[in-house]
Amino acid sequence: MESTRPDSVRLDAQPGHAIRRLHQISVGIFHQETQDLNITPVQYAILQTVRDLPGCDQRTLAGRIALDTSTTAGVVDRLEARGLLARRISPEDRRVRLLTLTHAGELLLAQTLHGMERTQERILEPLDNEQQRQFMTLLQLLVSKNNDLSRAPGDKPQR
Amino acid sequence: MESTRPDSVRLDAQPGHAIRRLHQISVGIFHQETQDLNITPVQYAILQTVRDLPGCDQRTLAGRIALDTSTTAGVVDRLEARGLLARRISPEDRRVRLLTLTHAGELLLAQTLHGMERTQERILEPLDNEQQRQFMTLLQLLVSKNNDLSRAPGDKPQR
DNA sequence: CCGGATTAATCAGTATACAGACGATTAGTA
DNA sequence: TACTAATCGTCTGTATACTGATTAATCCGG
Repeated sequence: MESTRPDSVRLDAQPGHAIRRLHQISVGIFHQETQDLNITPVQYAILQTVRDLPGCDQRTLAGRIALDTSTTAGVVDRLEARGLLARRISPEDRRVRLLTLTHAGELLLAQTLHGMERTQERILEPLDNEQQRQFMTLLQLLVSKNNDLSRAPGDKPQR
Repeated sequence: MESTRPDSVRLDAQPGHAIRRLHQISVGIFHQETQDLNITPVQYAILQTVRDLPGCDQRTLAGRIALDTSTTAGVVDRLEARGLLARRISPEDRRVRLLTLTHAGELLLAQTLHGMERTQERILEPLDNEQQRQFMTLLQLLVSKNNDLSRAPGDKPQR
């Protein structure tokens, strides 16, 4: 009357653990594909989003990529320090910081693009085409339906 | 002759971004389900693994959960400080630290189990049964085939 | 126009997560 | 046995990632 539960829990079989692992893998591939550029996936996401929304404030940016504002501020700090991104105070509301890419930022983003695309291909490479389609459908379903359960939920997708 | 690429890249459609989001969601749910226990998914994974492999050294542990040894040392530090886990020097090899759960550790692990299981259910809840099965199959396939691409690869699964 | 609520950003604190360097120890070899 | 190589753990430094508190600025009701 001691073990009412299995002695061993297979971590691999648990969604949470497998998801953490796939995230590690995805980051690992990204770094392989962009070695010399000294950039991270989140930094890429921020550069890309600021490019899409020039003059965007940090809160909107954070919502787009589903990061809390503290983390966003930190990443933006580093990008600004590297001269990839400009942060200026809004003339209309002095609480707000408006973000735009610098020329160097545009350049780095363009250089990153190929590695980023290769990353996405390589993540899914073990699957055949039909499986890739299935996986992405289910993955996006999980993310969109569970969005509000993450601690830093993202905005509704624009459309 | 300016835009040879689309002006806007849909982050949501990229595997890497969606995976990062699902990881956030999974961690968020875990915290909801284990609020009062003050534990994290990685801490749970370590407690569970040490329970399965009593007297395990840190390197083996790190390999099992696919963490680098630095991070593992940090997490083990915190668990030891909370009295959940004991770390003693191996009499046979003084480089090695042998890990075992304390009684408090066993207790906390048992208390965590239900929330952990609820977490796994809730992550997949948006999918129907067949979709859940499909998703887990594809997810595990991606993790196992891509294992060596992560920066801290895991051991081969025991069997 | 004044005072409280709200909001944008930051700060402090904690916890992963990794690379690279290092010290201690053991193992292997000449 | 002395020397070298390999191994385990730790340490430093950097980058997410979050909570909760705080500061500064704006908004709004009276």
